[in-house]
Amino acid sequence: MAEKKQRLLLIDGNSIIYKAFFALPANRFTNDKGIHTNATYGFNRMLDTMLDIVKPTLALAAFDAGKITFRTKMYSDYKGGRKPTPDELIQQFPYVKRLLKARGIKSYQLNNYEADDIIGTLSKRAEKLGYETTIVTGDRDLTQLCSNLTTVSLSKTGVSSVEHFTTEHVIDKFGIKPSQIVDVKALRGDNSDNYPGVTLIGHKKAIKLIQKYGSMENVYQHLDDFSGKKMQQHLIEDKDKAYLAKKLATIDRQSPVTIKLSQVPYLGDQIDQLISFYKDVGFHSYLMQLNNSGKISSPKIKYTQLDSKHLKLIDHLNLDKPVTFYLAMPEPNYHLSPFAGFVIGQEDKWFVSKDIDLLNSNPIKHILESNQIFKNVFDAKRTYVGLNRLGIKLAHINFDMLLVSYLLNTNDNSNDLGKVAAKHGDFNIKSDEQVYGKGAKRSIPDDEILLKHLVSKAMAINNLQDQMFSQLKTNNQEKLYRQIELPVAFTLARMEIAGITVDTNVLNQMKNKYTERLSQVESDIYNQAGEKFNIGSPKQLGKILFEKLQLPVIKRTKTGYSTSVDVLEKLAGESKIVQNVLEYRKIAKILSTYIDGLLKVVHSTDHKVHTRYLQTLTQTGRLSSVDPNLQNIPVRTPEGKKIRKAFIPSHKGWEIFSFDYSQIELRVLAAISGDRNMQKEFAENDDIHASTARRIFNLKSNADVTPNLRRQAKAVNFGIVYGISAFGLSRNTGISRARAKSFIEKYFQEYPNVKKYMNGEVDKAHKLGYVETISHRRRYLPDIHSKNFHQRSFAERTAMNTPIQGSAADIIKIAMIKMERAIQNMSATMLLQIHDELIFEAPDSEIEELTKLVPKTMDSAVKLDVPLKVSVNYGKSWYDAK
DNA sequence: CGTATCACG
DNA sequence: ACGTACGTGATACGG
Repeated sequence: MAEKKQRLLLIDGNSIIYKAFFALPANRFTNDKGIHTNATYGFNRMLDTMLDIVKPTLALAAFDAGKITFRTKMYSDYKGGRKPTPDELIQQFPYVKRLLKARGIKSYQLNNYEADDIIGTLSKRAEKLGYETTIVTGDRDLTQLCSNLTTVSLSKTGVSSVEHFTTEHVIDKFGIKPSQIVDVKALRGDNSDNYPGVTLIGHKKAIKLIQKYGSMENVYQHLDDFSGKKMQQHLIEDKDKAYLAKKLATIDRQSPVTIKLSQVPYLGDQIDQLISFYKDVGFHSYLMQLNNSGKISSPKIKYTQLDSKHLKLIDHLNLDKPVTFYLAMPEPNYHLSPFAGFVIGQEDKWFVSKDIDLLNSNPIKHILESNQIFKNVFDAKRTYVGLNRLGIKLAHINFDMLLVSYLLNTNDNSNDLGKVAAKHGDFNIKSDEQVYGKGAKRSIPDDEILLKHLVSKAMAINNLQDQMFSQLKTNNQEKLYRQIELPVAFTLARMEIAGITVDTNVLNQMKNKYTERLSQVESDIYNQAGEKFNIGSPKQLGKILFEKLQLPVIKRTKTGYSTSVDVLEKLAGESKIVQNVLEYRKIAKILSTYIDGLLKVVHSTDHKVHTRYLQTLTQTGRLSSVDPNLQNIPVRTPEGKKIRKAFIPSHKGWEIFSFDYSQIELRVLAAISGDRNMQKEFAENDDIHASTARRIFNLKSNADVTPNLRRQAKAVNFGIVYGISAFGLSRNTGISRARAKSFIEKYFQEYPNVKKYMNGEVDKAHKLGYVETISHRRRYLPDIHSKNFHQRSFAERTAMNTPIQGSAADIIKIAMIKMERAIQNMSATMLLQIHDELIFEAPDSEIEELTKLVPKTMDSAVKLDVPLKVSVNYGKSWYDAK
C-alpha cells in the first residue's frame, strides 16, 4: 500500500507576527490585563486560513534565535539601523508560542540562524521525500524556495489573505525563476536588511540584467558588453559587494537543523489548552467559534416544551426565588416585531414555547405581573414593551443582564445576549446572528434549534446573575442599578409606549412647499454651474466648485475636497452658487431626514411616533433615540424649526410642555469641582457667561460685558466642559491659538478649582483606568496610557468631560423617575427626553399645576452645592412650546 | 458598507 | 513637533 501523502506547513514566525502587528490597530486589541493582543489575534487568523487551505499532516513554526547569526559575522551591518521592536510586540511572542502549542504546532529556533534558514533546510529535506510543502511568510525573499513541490504563501496587508507563489507564479510576476531572486538581490542589495548591491542598479535594472544573463556571475563574465558605460565601472568597483549580497540573500538550505520531519506532526487543536489560552488573552469570538464548532461538549440543555394542557407544570418552580424569563422578538424594533417564543424557568427547570398566547394564561401571567415574585431578564425595557402589547404588565425585576453588563463596562454595549454572556465568561450561547442569519438570509430556524437557543439564553441569565451582581457591588454600583437605571427603564418604556402625536397634514404641506423651493434652488445652481450634476454628491459638487469654477480649496477630506458648511460659509461671500448650495443642503436635509423620514415611521393606527431609547449604548450614560431619533429634531434655523409644528398633543384642549435644565453641565462642573467662584455666581443667579466674560476680560462689572465678549466667554465655557485645549478653542471660535491659550490661563486663574478638577480626573484615569459620575457610573479609558499623542489626548479630554456629561445624565434620569411618581394622579404624560429637557403633554386644566410641579421635581432631583434651574414653556405644538 | 454631511444636546 | 473640541443618529453617495 502506498504511504499516505505528507503535507508540510512551515510558518515564518517572526515575519507573520510582525505583519500581524502592523496590520491590526494595537489599541483595539487589549485584554483585561492591558496586554496588547493584536499580533496574536492576527497570527491566529493566519493559522485558520492556512490550516484550512493546506490541511497539513506536518507543521512547524520557525523563529529567529537572536540578533547574532552567521550573516552578521559575514557583514556586521546586516539588518542594522532597524528600529527596536516595540514593547507591545515583544510582549506577544510568548503568547504566540503558547497559541501554536495549543493548536498542535511545534515552534523551533536555531542559534546562529534565521527562521528563513530553518524553513529552507526543512523544505529541502521534505522535497527529497516527495512531500508537498507550503511556506507562509510576509517576506518576498522566501519565494526563492518555490519549486514544483514547494509553494510560498505570502501574507498581504490584511492578515488572513495570502498570495500563493508557485514557480510559474514567480516567473509570471517577477519575470525570473525562483532561484534567480538571489541574483537580483546580489545586484541591487536590500535596503531593509541594510546591505548594498551595485551602485545605481535598482530593482528594474537588476531584473533586466538577470533576465539577459541568467545569473549575477554571468553578468561579470560579460563585463565587455558594458564598455564605455558608467555601469561597467560600477560593476567592477562593487564586485565584492555583489558577491557578498548574494551570500547574504541566499537562504541556507543545509543548516544544522536538529529537529526531524518525523518529529513535527500536526496534532490539531488541543482543546483544553486552547480554551484556557483564549480565556487568558480574552479571545471571546474564538471561544464562541470553538464552542459552535461542536468541539467542546456544551452543557446539556434540558427543557420541557409547554402547551396549554400542561401549564400546571409551572407550579414546580420555586417562586420564593427569582424566575428567569425571556421573550424572543427577532426584529430590533420591539414595538412592531413579531414574537418568536418565550422561556420561563429557573435553575434546572425550563419551560419553552412558541405559543405566545400561553403568556396570558395563569400561572405565567400571574408570575410576570406579581409584585412578590422576582424576575430575571435580558433587557427589561424591551421585555416590558413586548409584554405590554400582549396586555401583560411586567413587574418586579431583580436582574437585568443587559443593563448590569452595561453598567459594569460601557464599552461592552452589545445588545446580543450571546455576546454579552461571552464577555462574562459563558461561551455556550450562540449569537442571534448565528441562529437567525443576517441580511436577506434572516429567518426563524427549525423548532428544535430555536427552542434550544432560547433556553440556552435563559440559562445564561440564570447562571451569570450572582457573578455579575457581585461585580456590581465591588464597583459600588448597586444604587446606580437599583435606584436609577432599572426604574428609569420602566419610565422610558412607558414614554415609548405613550408616543407623541404627529400631524401628518403639517408635514405634507411643508413637503409641497419645500419641494418647490428645492427645485427652484436646484435649477439656479445648474444655471450658475452651466451644467446639471448631482448636488448631493460631494464628489461632483467638489469638481464643479473647485475645478470648473476655480474657487479656493480651503479644506480637504481623505477622499477629495471638503464641501462642509464651514468651508462653504467661507466661500459664500464671493459666490452666489455657494449660497445656493448651502440653501439646497438645508432644505434637502429637512425634506429627506425630517419630513419623509418622519412620515415613514408614523403609526397609521394612532398617528404617533414611538421612538426607542437606547439605554445601554452611550459611553457617558446619556440615552440615545432611534427609529425615529427624536433627540435631533431641528430648532436652530427657522425653516427647520417649523418641523416642530407637526408634534402636537394627543387630545383636543391639551398642550405640549417643555422643561429645560439651564446650563446643567456647567452647574455640575461647579458642584463637582467645588469651585467657590463659579458656585457663587450660580447661587446669585448671575448670567454665567457674562460673569465668565467679566473675569477673563478683567471688567469691573457684568454690565460692562458686550454681546461679543459674552459670546467669546460662552465658547470658553463650552470648551471647558469638553476638556479644553487651546487648539480646539481657537479652531472652534476662529480666535488665534495664542489668544485662546491666554483665555484658558486666565479662566483657570479665576476658577482655580476647575483646573484642579481637570487635573484630578486625568490623574484618576491614569491610576484607576476609569473615571466616574456622581452616581458611580463608570467609563474605562484604556487609551489614557497610549503612546500615541492623539489617542492619549482624546482619552484625557474624555476623562474631563465624562463625569460632567454623565452626571448630568444621572440627574435627569433621577428626575424622570421622580417625575413619573409625582404626576401619577394627573392626566399629564411624560413623552420625551432630550438630554437636558423633558417634554410632556397635559390638558389645559393642568397647566398651572404642571408648570409648578415639574420644575420643583427637576431642580430637587439631587442635592448639589449649586442650585439647578429649570425653564418652562408650553403651547399648542412643540414649536409653540418655546 | 464606509465616508461625508448635518441635525440635536 | 505633534494637531482634536464632548456625546449621538439618519441620509445619500459610490465603490
